[in-house]
Amino acid sequence: MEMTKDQVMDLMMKRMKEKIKDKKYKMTSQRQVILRTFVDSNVRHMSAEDVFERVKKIAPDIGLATVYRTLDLFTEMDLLKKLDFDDGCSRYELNDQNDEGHFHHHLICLGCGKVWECKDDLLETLESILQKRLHFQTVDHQLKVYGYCEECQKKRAAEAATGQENHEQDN
Amino acid sequence: MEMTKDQVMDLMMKRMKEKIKDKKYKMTSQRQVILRTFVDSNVRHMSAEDVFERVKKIAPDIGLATVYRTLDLFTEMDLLKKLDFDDGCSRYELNDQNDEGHFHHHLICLGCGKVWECKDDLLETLESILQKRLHFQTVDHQLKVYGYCEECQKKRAAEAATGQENHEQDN
DNA sequence: TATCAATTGATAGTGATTATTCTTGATAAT
DNA sequence: ATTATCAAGAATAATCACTATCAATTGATA
Repeated sequence: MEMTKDQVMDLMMKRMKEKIKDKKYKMTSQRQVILRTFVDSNVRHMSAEDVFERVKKIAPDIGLATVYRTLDLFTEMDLLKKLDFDDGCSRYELNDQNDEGHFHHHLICLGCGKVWECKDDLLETLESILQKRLHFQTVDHQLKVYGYCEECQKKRAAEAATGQENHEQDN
Repeated sequence: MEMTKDQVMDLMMKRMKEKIKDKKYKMTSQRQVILRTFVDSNVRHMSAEDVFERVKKIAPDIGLATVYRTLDLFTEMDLLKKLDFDDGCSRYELNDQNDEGHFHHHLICLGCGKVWECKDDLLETLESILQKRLHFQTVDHQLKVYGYCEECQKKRAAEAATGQENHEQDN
């Protein structure tokens, strides 16, 4: 880790304040608590409900609607990225962009549901192709790769003989 | 077009029959009508509601739940692919795989909502990298590229001076 | 400190999808 | 031919993530 959480928090707060100055937004305690939740959390991808649960411990009076609204706002502000791992709800991750965030993809294991990240700049090439050939101006992209992690590959190989089940989740 | 719709239908029906033989599924009129709807449609990406509307014209007694069930079943059978363009509902496309389907991506215009497809095999490279470096066994992937189509780029340039709005949809 | 728009919490509503229940229809066994 | 079996269907209630509404509150500026 090259930055402490406090340093990340300071940075994100600064970015929030910039955005707030631009628009007519306000800096509220709820917004700070929600932002801090992302910075402090060791779980990278959180659903609105996940965030709600965590935030309630610090600010018990917060409403779920506020969480949804704030997550939307933060996404619009580029403080968060909204993701979809096909599990029925949106998830959000801190967009602590050194602009490498633009090029990290998600590997979703069909066996255990775990999500990995991988960095890669292959798609930079694709974007320039799209621009040249189709005149499509790329703003962002999202790549999901579905497959099996090493562990689940082994399990599946074993199950081929017997016949078991296994399901987890850790987004 | 290298195949007529009837030829595609024959092919898809054959594939459905194979799958049905494997499992204990039945070949029903509803399922045939729904499959034909995809083959005949000129709209590639349809929601459950879209399909329901179309199918009702041919089989007015069909239930919405049946449509959902059938779309799920067809997805499991690899006759359809389930997609998500972030517009609040799942969409499905005919998986008439010459296995090129595996490598076609979706360009989603943030201006008008239209969706384009583009073929490309760049990600084949990525998949082999994932296998080697992370031992992740890829089954499928989905790439969504967000940006602006040529037309919307022009509109946005024009709006920069004035101040208008514009929204469509054509998935 | 007064003002006022932005924000919030509570809650009702929405809309896509799923579960449930009972019925139907096709095939198999009698 | 008749009945048993069981997947599939229709109808509809239920679910669940998310959004809209609105009165009350708060933060930023004068």
